[in-house]
Amino acid sequence: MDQNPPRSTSVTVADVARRAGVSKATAARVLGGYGTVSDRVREAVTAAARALDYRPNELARSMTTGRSGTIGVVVGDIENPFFSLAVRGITDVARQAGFTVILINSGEDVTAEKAAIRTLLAKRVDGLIVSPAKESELDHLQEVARSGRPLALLDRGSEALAVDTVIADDRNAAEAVTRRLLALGHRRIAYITACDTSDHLFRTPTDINTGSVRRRIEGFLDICREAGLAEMERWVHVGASSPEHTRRIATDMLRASGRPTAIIASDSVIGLEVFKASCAIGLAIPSDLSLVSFHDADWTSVTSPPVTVVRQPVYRLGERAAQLLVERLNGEGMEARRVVLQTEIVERASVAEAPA
Amino acid sequence: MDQNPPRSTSVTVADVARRAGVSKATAARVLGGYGTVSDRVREAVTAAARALDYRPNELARSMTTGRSGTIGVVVGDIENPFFSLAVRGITDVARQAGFTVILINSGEDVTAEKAAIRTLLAKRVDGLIVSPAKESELDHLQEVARSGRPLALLDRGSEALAVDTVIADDRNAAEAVTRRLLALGHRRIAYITACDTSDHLFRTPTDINTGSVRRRIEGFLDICREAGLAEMERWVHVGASSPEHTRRIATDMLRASGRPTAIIASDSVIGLEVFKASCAIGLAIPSDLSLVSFHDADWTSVTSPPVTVVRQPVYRLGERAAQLLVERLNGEGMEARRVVLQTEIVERASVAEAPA
DNA sequence: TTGAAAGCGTTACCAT
DNA sequence: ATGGTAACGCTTTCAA
Repeated sequence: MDQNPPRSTSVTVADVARRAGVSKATAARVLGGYGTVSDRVREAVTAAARALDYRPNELARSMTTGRSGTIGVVVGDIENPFFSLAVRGITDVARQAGFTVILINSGEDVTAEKAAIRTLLAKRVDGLIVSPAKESELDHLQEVARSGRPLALLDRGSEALAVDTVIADDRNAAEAVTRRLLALGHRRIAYITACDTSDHLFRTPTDINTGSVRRRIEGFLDICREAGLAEMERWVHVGASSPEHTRRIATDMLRASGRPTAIIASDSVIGLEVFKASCAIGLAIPSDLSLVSFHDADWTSVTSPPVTVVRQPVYRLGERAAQLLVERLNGEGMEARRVVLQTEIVERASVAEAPA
Repeated sequence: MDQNPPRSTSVTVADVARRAGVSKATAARVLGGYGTVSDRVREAVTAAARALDYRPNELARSMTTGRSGTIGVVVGDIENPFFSLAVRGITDVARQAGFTVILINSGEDVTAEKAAIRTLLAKRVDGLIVSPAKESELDHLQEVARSGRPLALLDRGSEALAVDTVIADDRNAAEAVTRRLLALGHRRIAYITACDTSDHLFRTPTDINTGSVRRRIEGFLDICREAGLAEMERWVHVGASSPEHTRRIATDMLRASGRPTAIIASDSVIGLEVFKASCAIGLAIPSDLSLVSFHDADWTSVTSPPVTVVRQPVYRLGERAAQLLVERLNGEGMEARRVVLQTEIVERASVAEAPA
């Protein structure tokens, strides 16, 4: 009763068919689960397949069907808790819908993003979810549209692009945060983002190509303007693209004589560094410095003091994007949908009145 | 000079060949970058390809070459910072080596893991990196081996499986931590892990199927035994598989009369919940309770007090696993390698002498 | 250097 | 219900 050792070259429908004594087409029908076959034949084929340890070749299947059962996902950095949570949302929905996910990090670099999309398209993914690094460059995104494959944008949209988009209500969140800070008497309020400009200086929101962040900064500046504060542009700091950069920026800023009395961090990674920097310098939160961070990262509730955050429905952001994509993959062509998920300010203890 | 709108059906080498006035084979040679062609022909084909906006079909290419340029990755939960960091290490190496990554979450569930591997194999990934949920069940892993595709194990190995493996020095880390705690007079030391058993009770390390965790618990118990502490088994708690479960376990434990004076958390997610629970109960760290957590998550340095952790080279874990895999993908068959990365205890302020 | 034709493993269409 | 055969888009002999 010795089994033949499985051959190195994989067994195909033809092999199974031969062993079962039926035609390739028939074997394919039962193996692929389509068409109609008699019970007797079905059993024979199934048995043969098991005996031979048959493994379907999805590649070949995709070749003929035109569907790969795969969706491509391009995010800035999977290491960032924001994206890893969003990706979890995506993969959960994808798996349930029978799709598998190819993940590529862009490192927030447009060139890498383009390459990623090219790769994904070449691999014939059925659809893509992208969190575009820059809104300004979207040739490659239009390329996707032209390829006929559905695309969904995550966290960052573009008015110019008629594709399904899921973003958070960033502008409102920033406005609310700014109002709150203003009401507490803060006038020197800094905004720190990982986005960068060519000369690492901020002048106007149009310098910021990352949609979600631009909207926040616009909200921040608008509310300041409404309150009669001019030239708040000089309080927005760009280029906090790594913990080291952030530390440097925060430290310099907090050591300056006219240091801010409040800081808004554009994501939790930045928020964490600001927190550290202020501790290191010996500034007390919130008496010396108020801190608000975007993204309700798990640690924010456990510091002393716990930090006030803008809670974004990150998992649902990914989940929703995947849902839109899957619907479009299954269903008919409909209008591009733009869903905006609500944010919420979680007041904790890192915000207080501005020091006198 | 009007361009024809790109056709919905994709353009193939045949189309390009026709337009360039050469044979399919020749066009394929320049498009695929193999064989030899005259400069004149090369230009013609390139021009035609550009004009037609030709996109290679990687699927078809894979069909004939047998290589998909893809590696499959199966991890417990991408949302866990441990895995998201490891995955970053993997994707970085993979991309640089020209591979793209298909990511699947197993949710630490063996059934899901099996399905994932089946899917990956069907998609003809060139190799796999798996962080096996259980060491006890490895039929599906051997299946991979039999399929002829290289496999690398991440963070969790199996003596029984002769495949490339990258793990951290978990046992030593646990031993060192335990010794330290013992030296400080702790006798009631709890270990909390997400791993679970059928009856949610711990009896012996063999109950624990996750290799890395089992090794830690073995180290913990051994050192305790050496110190003359018997039956420390009752201090290891399993089933902290979600923040809610962890909170429940930690709270119950800390409210009991004979509560532990020290807790070892098996990962940073658990560590965080324990930290929260002890705060909520009003226990002071480290005077009432010492806390050590595995994984040097970013937040651990910023709490009050900052928490002592076992620093694992998580990024390098992923990086190394990917390197081993890629080497095997390119090179010849060599012996299975087992690399063990050193850990390091980062002493902060969450550990102190046991309360009297 | 170039071309013709044979695969790769499926599915899909058309007979039977 | 089943079988024969042509796609799918590419690479790879093998000749010329």
